[in-house]
Amino acid sequence: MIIQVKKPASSTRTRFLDAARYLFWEKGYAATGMAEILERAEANSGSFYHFFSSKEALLLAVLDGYLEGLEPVIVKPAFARHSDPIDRIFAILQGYRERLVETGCRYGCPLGRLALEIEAENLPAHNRIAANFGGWIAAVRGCLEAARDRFPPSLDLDALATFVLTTMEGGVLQSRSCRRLEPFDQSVAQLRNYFACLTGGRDTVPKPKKKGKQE
Amino acid sequence: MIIQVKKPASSTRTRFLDAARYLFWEKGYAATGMAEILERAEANSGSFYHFFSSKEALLLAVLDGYLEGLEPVIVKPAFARHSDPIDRIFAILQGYRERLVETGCRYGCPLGRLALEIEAENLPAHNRIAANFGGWIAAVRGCLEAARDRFPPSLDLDALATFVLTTMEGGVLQSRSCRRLEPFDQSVAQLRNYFACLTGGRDTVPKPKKKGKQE
DNA sequence: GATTTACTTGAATGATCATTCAAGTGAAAA
DNA sequence: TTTTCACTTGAATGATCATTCAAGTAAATC
Repeated sequence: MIIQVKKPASSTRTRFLDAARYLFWEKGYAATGMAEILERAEANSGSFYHFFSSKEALLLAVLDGYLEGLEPVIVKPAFARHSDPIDRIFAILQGYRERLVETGCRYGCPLGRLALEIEAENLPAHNRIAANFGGWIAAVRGCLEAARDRFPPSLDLDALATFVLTTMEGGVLQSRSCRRLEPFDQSVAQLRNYFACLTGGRDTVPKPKKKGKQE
Repeated sequence: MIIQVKKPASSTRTRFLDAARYLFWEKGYAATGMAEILERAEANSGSFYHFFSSKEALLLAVLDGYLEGLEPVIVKPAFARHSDPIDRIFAILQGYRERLVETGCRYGCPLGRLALEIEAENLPAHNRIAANFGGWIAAVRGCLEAARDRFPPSLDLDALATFVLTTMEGGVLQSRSCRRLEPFDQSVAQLRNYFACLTGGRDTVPKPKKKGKQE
């Protein structure tokens, strides 16, 4: 009856998702044509509409895929590099920096791009983007809680975790526009200095031009 | 009879610019069709191509217009509300908050949207976007310098000014995705707390228990 | 009065868009 | 064997895209 022995069948579906994930990231949603998706997935339009009811449905599936990939692709590799919770937060940011480096500052966070591009009326898409952001913030918040004793007790950890995401997205956005890492690096440096202030370190981020004074 | 050298002519051009500024802000560049621009400007395609060589040329002119409007539209109104340089910085951010409120969190900074949407290969556009960001940062930097004696001497004012823009753009981006002001407000609150730390105030931003929201 | 210049008109263009569909294929189920 | 059904093919569809252009208006200049 409903025995799903079909694996190669779903491989076509996966190829559509892979192609779309890549193209939506590189060119955006509107600028990506179905023809490009079909070519990259090596399949025909009839096949596509067998699996997805529309281009928009594909977008939603891609966004669901990002949510599934959040833990294994974004969080886990960063956490593997450090055990200290605050180091882990900045390791996540370092992951996005590497993405900027690899692409010559052209492409940063695919969700940030879609958050600003997708029309506000598309609630299913924006709800999924918001869910992704929520998961991202929750991961950072988990780190902050693990280091709670280092922060002032009155500090709003939710707001701080949101602020970390804000720093990443805002830094990526600026670096994309000028094609230099500087705005991203400066933003992360300021965030690091804020953390230093919060945790009692009196660091104030020395200017990069010469050798800093303190520490 | 009517001696109007070339004013009414340029008014058509201005209508194109006004229409495009609005539509690129509301719908983005790719999603805005020429037909919509022509309709909103109440003109025909032949008129359009008399003034602009292409849709892309119109985009560049819109971006130039934003740069011209930076001082009178963004900076001056904020500066008029406060004389203290740090208050002025947060008044600029407040301006973007009001934009979010007016549009139900749908539309924030038009340049941020275009920074992520426009293809990276479009250097003329990205150079203009970067110039806008540069002007924005310079205005903030001017405030920081006016309050220089309140900050640690080793603080990198350029980086901090960039960080202010990062906070705005990242906050707007998140608020758009979830259609709530909270991420923007939380981000600005954290930035404010950072400023408090830097200027020696021992504030750590108390958690907003319930609906407690301070300006 | 004739010519030139600045702008406007709007149908036509061809490219590209997402989507549809009738006609398949091949393997599992009956 | 026959039927069923998940999946594929790819040309066709009509809508929409940015852009073009020949024809026109009206004021300025000659």
